[in-house]
Amino acid sequence: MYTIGHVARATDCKVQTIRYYEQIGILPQAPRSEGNRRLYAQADIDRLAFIRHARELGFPLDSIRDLLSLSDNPDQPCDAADAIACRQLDQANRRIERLNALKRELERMIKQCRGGKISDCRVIEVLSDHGQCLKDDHQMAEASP
Amino acid sequence: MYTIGHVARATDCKVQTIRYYEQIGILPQAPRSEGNRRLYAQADIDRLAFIRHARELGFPLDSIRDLLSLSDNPDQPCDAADAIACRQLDQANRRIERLNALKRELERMIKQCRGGKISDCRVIEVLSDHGQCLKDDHQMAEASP
DNA sequence: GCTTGCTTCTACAGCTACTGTAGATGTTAT
DNA sequence: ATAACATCTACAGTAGCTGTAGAAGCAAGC
Ligand SMILES: [Zn+2]
Ligand SMILES: [Zn+2]
Ligand SMILES: [Zn+2]
Ligand SMILES: [Zn+2]
Repeated sequence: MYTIGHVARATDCKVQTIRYYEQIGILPQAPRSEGNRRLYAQADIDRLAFIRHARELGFPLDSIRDLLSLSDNPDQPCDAADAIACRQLDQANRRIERLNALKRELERMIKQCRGGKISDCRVIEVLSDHGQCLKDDHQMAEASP
Repeated sequence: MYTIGHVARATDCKVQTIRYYEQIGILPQAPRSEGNRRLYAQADIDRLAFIRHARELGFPLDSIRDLLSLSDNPDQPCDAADAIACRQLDQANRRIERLNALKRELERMIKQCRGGKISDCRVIEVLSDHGQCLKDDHQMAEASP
């Protein structure tokens, strides 16, 4: 059995984050030692590594919760898991699209600015007026991870 | 003078968001009517449009605060504004890089999965083991907007 | 004058996924 | 025994809003 600190080092995850995952029910309630410390087995480390890896790939905790409950039933068909991954890929693609649009606008405004006074600054000017942006670029909507 | 609802419609911004911006000091305290309603002038609408547009381009409110105080001093040199925009562009580029790495991994795991049972699912398998990812891809770090 | 319905007011809770902190214990090493 | 460190609980804070409750203002129709 391992201490929470050991698990944290093994998975490169903060101690508080482990407790948080337990609190929201994505990790099971760890059994306690005599002195009330949480005790972990290798399976818990594996589960946490899974969570952290999925987080690195941008999966939200809700999706990870679903993926974990799927992987707890290894005989089920894997369509649901694949669908979650596809959803994640879609999101990544949408975010990349949006970020590329933002990047284009930012590059444009920076390139056009010849330096000088704020009153002549293209950056300030374009930010004041979306009409000066490329058409159909950056029409808002979420972005994130 | 305009009501908060009018300003909200004019800038496609929720009423609460306007009050929030006032609260954090990025919009000035609006003068009030006899009945305690906030009253806005055209300059406030312009300032809010600037804020919303900068938000759409991914600038955090702290940067926007700086940009606004720069644009209030039109005779200053514009280096500082350009630097903020460059910083924003850098961030966008880093996020795009990272998202492309995630996208590659997601595509790989989805493509490799031939369907079937969870126990054979490549998605679950790869999520369980970062060793099966491409080297030097998705080495964590922040992402967001 | 009165009711209906809309807007606005304040104040606060909630969202995501953690992270940091305080103050109290438990454990280990010297 | 004492110091140093790990862990415990509980709560606040991060970014940028968004939603809600309950009270009050305001305009139109009757
Ligand atoms: Zn400039
Ligand atoms: Zn624009
Ligand atoms: Zn599969
Ligand atoms: Zn990986």
